[in-house]
Amino acid sequence: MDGSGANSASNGNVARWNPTKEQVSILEGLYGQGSRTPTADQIQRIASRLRAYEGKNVFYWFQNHKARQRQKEKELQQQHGCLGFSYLNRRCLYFHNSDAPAMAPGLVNHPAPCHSSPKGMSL
Amino acid sequence: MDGSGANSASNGNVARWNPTKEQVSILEGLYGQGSRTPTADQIQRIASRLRAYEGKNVFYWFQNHKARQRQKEKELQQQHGCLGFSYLNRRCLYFHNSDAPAMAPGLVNHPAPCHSSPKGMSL
DNA sequence: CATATATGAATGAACG
DNA sequence: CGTTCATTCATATATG
Repeated sequence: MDGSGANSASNGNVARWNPTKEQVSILEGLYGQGSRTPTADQIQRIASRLRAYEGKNVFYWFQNHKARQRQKEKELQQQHGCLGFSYLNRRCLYFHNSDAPAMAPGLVNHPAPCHSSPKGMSL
Repeated sequence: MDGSGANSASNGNVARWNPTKEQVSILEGLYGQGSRTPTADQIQRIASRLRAYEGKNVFYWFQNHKARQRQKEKELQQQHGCLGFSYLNRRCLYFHNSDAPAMAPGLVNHPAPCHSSPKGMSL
């Protein structure tokens, strides 16, 4: 592969950005320094520093990196012995009813359509 | 994954709706015809026409599609080089701290009266 | 060349 | 409604 960081599709397919080792190092460095969800401004700076095509690439990098970091953490964690229900901050999830009790104790059920209709009809 | 259009988790995981090409075509057609934020009534019709699980799926589709269309617009508008494309706050960013990891608050003053989406579909 | 893994990209779902 | 999260898809890359 080339070290240009440019993307080229040998095919006629969509080209993926292919960051060089050095670029990844920079990105990881910034991530380690606390940049988890850089602002548009920051992304633009980083992108030009990397000479990446669009800030979009940098944005995706951070999104994926963050997501996968959490993912691996989660997998490592596996379980606590005390039912990981701590994620209850998923609020009702249902589209609240005009006068629904809300907060179904039943937890995050499936998108059980407890929705009352937005305009007066049941979806 | 199945291409049935229905969602099934081969696992015990949460299933995502996986619209078929045809369904997407219908949705895009409607979007192109001007449906940007369909009413509950329209969503219901569309949903049954697609045989989607719930109108919720259709609702989300339009929300996402609209949002991402605007994002692309913004991205194209700024291209790389002018700042901001971003899925991030395009809010003022009054202080451009060279290293502010946290997202610019930009006045997140929300009394949070719990106005969630699909309830008052009249967005 | 086949399989496994790493990762850019896309998108359904949901939050604030 | 914009943003953020989670899951998935597709391809590049590593390994044998």
